[in-house]
Amino acid sequence: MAIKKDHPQPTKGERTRACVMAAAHRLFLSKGYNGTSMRAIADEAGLALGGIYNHFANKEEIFEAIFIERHPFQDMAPALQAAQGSTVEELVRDAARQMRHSVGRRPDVLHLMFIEWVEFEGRHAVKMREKFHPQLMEFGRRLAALTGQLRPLPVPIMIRVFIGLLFSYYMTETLLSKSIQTKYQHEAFDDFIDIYLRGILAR
Amino acid sequence: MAIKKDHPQPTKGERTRACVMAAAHRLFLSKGYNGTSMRAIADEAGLALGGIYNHFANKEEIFEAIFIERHPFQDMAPALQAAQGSTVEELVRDAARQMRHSVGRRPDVLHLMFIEWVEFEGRHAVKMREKFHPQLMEFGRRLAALTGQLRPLPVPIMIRVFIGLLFSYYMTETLLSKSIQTKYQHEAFDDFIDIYLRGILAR
DNA sequence: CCTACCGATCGGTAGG
DNA sequence: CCTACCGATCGGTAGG
Repeated sequence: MAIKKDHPQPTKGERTRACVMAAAHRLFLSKGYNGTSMRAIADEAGLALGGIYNHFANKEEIFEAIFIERHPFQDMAPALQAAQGSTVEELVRDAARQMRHSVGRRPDVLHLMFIEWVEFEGRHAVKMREKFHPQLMEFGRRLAALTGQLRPLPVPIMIRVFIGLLFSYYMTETLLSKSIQTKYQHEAFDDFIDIYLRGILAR
Repeated sequence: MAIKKDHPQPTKGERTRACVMAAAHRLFLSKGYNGTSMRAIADEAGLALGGIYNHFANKEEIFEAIFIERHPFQDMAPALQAAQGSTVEELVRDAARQMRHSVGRRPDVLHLMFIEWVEFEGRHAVKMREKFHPQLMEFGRRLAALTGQLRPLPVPIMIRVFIGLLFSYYMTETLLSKSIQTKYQHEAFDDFIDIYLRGILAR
């Protein structure tokens, strides 16, 4: 007998809904929200325009569903919880490694957030941040529990810089990968973490 | 006699053009590119729709003009050049201070870049990066010239992390300022620079 | 620089 | 889930 999955045998309606979301996700990433029409989504998903409205009340509802269900934080938070280590260095390195692995190496992880920022003025983004705030603080407590190894900086700041560093890595990665220049294409991620670790560690 | 300015007595046409750009800038920031109509720009600028086309061939040309002339890099690069210091610490601190001062404290500095990223797939952004690449490298050389004080990391990486840190500061600042929480509203910028400095300095 | 207009396309719905 | 349609609005232009 097979292991019970979270989504056992999806109904036809569920499959169509997922198909619409996948199509919209692709289009939003390349054209933005206002640059993507309902007709384009219908074509990409392979059904008629009217068919979409059996699954979503309107266009914004499609975006919201994608934004919430496929937000990078959805993968980042469990990765953060799964991270282990008995020293600050081990814990941070493992967290960085796990988050990068779960989020993937692709530089489009931030794209959804940018779209939301630009075209919805960050309305949903604030909710996401508040939802994941406890998990970030929990990680901060785990860090702080490794006493005597950290510099006397506010823990929230250290978490903020950590998350910001991951963001900035992906942002600059995107910027660089789009230009041709492949010299200096050495592995920068480890250096980012290195600089961060050195920056927060005492001694 | 007054000091000669860069833009002496603008013609009426130049003033109208500037007015259209300012109006479009405001609207793009709040609604994005595809979310802003030419009619909305005309209204905001206080002229008729047709009048815009005396100054810009089409909508995208307005965005391009704004993106290039008002890009945050336009202020950041001179600030970087003006920074001074005889040690790494002094130079980095002064650069950070100057950039922050010239770019302003407002968290919307990144907004234009995000819009370009989302709605033009980063076509212009790559050009901007290439344009400012020499000035970033020049700053890198100045940093590296302060021998013996830096850890043995690739200089381009150190510059990349520095720029990325500024980005991430503004990004997280925006995210935080939109939620109500004002505890921990202490000055985080200096801590960002502190962690960075400690991260790249030897000893 | 404005008025008046163009064809195209938008988000959404009725009815089956 | 599709066909056929709605009114509104889009970017852009002609003509003055």
